[in-house]
Amino acid sequence: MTDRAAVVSEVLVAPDVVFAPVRSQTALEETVDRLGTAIKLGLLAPATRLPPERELCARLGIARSTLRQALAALSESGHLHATRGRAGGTFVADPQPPAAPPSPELLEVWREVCDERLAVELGVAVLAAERATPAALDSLAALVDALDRALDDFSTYRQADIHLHVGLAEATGSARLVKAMTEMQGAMSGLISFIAHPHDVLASSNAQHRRLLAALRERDEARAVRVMTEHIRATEHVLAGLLPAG
Amino acid sequence: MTDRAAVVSEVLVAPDVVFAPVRSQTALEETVDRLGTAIKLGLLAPATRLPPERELCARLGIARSTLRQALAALSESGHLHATRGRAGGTFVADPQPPAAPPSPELLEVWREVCDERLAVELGVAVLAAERATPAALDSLAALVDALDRALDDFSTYRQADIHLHVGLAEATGSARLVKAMTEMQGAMSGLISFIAHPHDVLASSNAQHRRLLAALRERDEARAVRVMTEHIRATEHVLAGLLPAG
DNA sequence: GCCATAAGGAAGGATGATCAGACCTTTTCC
DNA sequence: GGAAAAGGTCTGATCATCCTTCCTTATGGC
Repeated sequence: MTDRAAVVSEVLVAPDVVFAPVRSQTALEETVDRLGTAIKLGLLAPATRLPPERELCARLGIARSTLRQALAALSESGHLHATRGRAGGTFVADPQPPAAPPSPELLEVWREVCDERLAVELGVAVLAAERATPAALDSLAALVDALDRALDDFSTYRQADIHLHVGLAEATGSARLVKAMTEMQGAMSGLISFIAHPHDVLASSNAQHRRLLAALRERDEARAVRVMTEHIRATEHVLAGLLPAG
Repeated sequence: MTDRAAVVSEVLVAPDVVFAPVRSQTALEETVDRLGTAIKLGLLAPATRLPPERELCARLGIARSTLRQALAALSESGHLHATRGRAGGTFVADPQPPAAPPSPELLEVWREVCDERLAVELGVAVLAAERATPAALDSLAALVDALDRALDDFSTYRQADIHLHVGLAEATGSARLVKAMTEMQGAMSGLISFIAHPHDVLASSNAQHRRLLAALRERDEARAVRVMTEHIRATEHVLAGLLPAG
């Protein structure tokens, strides 16, 4: 009993985590974040029409006035625009405004974001190897082909890459993992969009995608994990070379 | 361009995730959750004295009145008790009140919680294989020894098991993974505490711990992943056998 | 034995986020 | 030309949270 406590206390910094500041996001902040991330990741494609405000606020479980504040913020930043009248609506801006450079806070924690990414993607890899349907794998393979055709157009590539990774998460059937994946990609894309990605880098990255899908098709978890680890680490190394040391 | 959009839409259910209800937890809820989970997981051991309210509210970044509401709730439920006067304070109750049975909501999503667990633990396994210091591994090994001595006392075993897994997360040096691990363990323990765990099951579980540490010591990521996957799946199978089908 | 001190306990008003709802304005379709 | 469907506006109520001040209780030092 006593020795256990002694042993434990050598390792534990847990109280720091337990007593760390409580970060309660307001509904407004969370909404701006959700919609903004989805738009920036291309999950809501340019020119997409959002549901009418009265419907959307019901879906999000917030008051219309709160939703409108969020929409106003995203219109202000040029990510959305609204038109009035019967055939009006709120649309994802096309083209999108240029991405903002990574914030100092993000640069502070980018290594931890990469760690988190490794976790999410590995979990997805293992579960997709176990559960992905052949149909889902076919769709994802088609996406990999599309990626190959976009090796010279980084913004198209990046968008499809996000779809591929989110698609993998969806193939696991776990909504929580999809959510984790989108949030994590949202955090990452602030970094990834800002570094040079020559043709060769993208080509080798997509070759890893292909190997990953092959492993998934054979339901080979171990290989899927290996390929995914390689894939994530490659990105990490590229980032490490180009960002201020963390 | 167009074909990409077509391919993507076959796979994507993302809008469901994007437009899912925003759960804005209030500061009070989040505080009760944080402290309650830490207590139930034994990260704050029985009879531990919390920091004085005036200090704690500063650390948590909330008003004292809000903190007091949280403490009141946890006192109400028997997890804390407070004494007044100069040598007084707020203490973790000893003994703790009996755990509540798993909620229907938890039973609804327990499989997804297990999926999330797999992700967190795999990420931790890989990163710990890469980064864990020998000293940290020694401490964790001592914990495994302690676990062996607790094979017949489930509540002690469970507590040390949690410490082991959180300790692994800490060994990665990633605060976000520690947070993810504790939150996930919090969600899981509502399930785990409520199923029978005979000596043999615990023994084989702890043997996996031992093999995991061996792999980490050799910095063998692949083996760490394999052992961890096995370990998580074993728990999952035990749960699957004893919980209503999900 | 007294009293400063350190702790929990309690009450007030100020503020801002959020909500619910009614209403206005613009455009389109029949 | 009018109903319908969308965004745009306003108002008042409510609630969570904060800040500040004060009260009560026990302890430890002189």
